Amino acid sequence: METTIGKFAAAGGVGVETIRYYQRRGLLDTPRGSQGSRRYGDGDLRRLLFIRQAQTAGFTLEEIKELLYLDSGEDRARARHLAKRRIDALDTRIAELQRAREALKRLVAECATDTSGPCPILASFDL
Amino acid sequence: METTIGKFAAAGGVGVETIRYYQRRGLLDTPRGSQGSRRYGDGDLRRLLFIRQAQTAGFTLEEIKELLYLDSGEDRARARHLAKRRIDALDTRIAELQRAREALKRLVAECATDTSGPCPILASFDL
DNA sequence: CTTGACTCCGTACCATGGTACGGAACGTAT
DNA sequence: ATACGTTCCGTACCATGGTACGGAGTCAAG
Repeated sequence: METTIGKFAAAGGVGVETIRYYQRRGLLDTPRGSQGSRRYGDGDLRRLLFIRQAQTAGFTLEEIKELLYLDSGEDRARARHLAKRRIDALDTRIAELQRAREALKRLVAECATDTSGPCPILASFDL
Repeated sequence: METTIGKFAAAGGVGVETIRYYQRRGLLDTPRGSQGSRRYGDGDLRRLLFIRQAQTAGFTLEEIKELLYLDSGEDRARARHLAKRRIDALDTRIAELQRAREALKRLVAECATDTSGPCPILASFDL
């Protein structure tokens, strides 16, 4: 099922401009349809969805570009290395977010009564 | 214990330029020492450390500015509202990161053998 | 009392990840 | 075949969160 850039972008949940931006950045290629019109297929969509997933995982567009390259390459060690590094970064980040969450829970609790007066916002974050 | 901007920045783990940036953004005030030289004390440091914590929690500098304002204000409801919204956002984000982490674990596993050939990078993310 | 380090301040620049604009060509239904 | 909606493409602009630069002033030790 081949489609145009507009439908393609919509399918990926992004704007047309974002597709074109990814093409400029070398993350997606610019399909050269036989005569002028470019068409996008399932492979392109998988690629696009992967880009969004990888962004969620915290990879930068540069790193994602490399991952896309590695996907069809031979350098398994490099791929594993990138993945492991990112897992470590994610572990750190998840722990940070969980700590932040605890601090906010404390804040909500300490600030819960409807009694007026300031909430101890800064204090809630003193860990 | 009052100190200069340089030591203050170092104590907060940021650069001098960052302090000045926060001052421009209205997150920190620019202490007017009696004659020229500005000095920073413990209150400033607590504020600075709070800013960094709140950034970790995913608040934007604009939101942090509001939190700092609320800390000494009366609007408990608003403070709770901001905190709860952020907790929800954190829950979502933490879940996303955990999913991403699983995908990366799968990738490392599927790409583990030293046998050459491409890693199924995109496939590992197909959830 | 000079030298070197640090501060102050405005302004400019940077990276990341887009978003917007505007004109020309295309393609599809009427 | 003509009008409307897309597409194509370059270029410009945006938000966020800083980072750098350059000149003038200040402070403290030698």
